[in-house]
Amino acid sequence: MPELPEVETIKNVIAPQIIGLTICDVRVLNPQAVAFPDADAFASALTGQTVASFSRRGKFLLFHMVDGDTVSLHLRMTGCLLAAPPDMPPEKHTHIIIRFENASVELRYSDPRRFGRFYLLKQGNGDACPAIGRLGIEPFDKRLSPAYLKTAYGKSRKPIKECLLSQNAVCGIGNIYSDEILFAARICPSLPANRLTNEQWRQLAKAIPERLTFFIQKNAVSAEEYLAGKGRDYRNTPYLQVYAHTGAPCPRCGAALCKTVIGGRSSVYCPRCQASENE
DNA sequence: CGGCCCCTGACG
DNA sequence: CGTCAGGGGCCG
Repeated sequence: MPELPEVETIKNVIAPQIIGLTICDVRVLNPQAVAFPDADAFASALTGQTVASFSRRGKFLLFHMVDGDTVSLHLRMTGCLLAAPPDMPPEKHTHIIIRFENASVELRYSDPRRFGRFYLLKQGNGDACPAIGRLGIEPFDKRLSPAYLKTAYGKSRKPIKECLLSQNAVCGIGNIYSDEILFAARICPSLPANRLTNEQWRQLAKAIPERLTFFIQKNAVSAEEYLAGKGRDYRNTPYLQVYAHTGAPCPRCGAALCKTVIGGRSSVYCPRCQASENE
């Protein structure tokens, strides 16, 4: 489900409800949901720990414990984290329930496709989740510049969209927002990265933080709304300009939006505004 | 690198 | 019934 703006939304909703609480029970209903260590060790290591803070790194949501341990969660396609009253019926496909002392809510992780994973990173052992170590800079990092992007991607013949989806230079961008970013920057998603002009690198460096910031703001919901939507309906789709709008008129020029497949992912773009000048 | 895998559910 | 879905890892 979530890309960076959604993970940010989830963090913002969950954090104020959970910070300061002490875990009294961790129920792992599906051991597959815990990548490291095994489910039993995960549960026993967390029991008794107090949640200090939350953060986000790329599409990972991080729970920081007072003792220095960190729980890392990647929701992949359909993962869902919900702070729910214990008497509310659990979601179908609930894999993990975390209960807290004297709390009005419990944390539930549900995930129909079971792609999402929890990791427990003991103090000083970040290697348990190597994917985090491979992440590039955050999209809001001051180092993100046209020159940074050109250096990172500019020698590749891969379509620029594939570069944006790889998490190794800039992290957090997924299939929806890569299309939105490339539309804003007026760059054809299939354009090989080594053929972008300096002006296009400049547009891209501008569009990445601008679009993600925009969608974080548009996706913001209250805890009540988030709970009512079962932790799933939190993307404000009316603000998407191209994704899921195949065939609709381009919001900028009116041409019919096209759909194609790039790197195995469906991709929507405007054939006029995002024309590949090299074809 | 491309292709396949992990999974369930929605939709045509 | 087949196809597709917001993600990423792994294999040859």
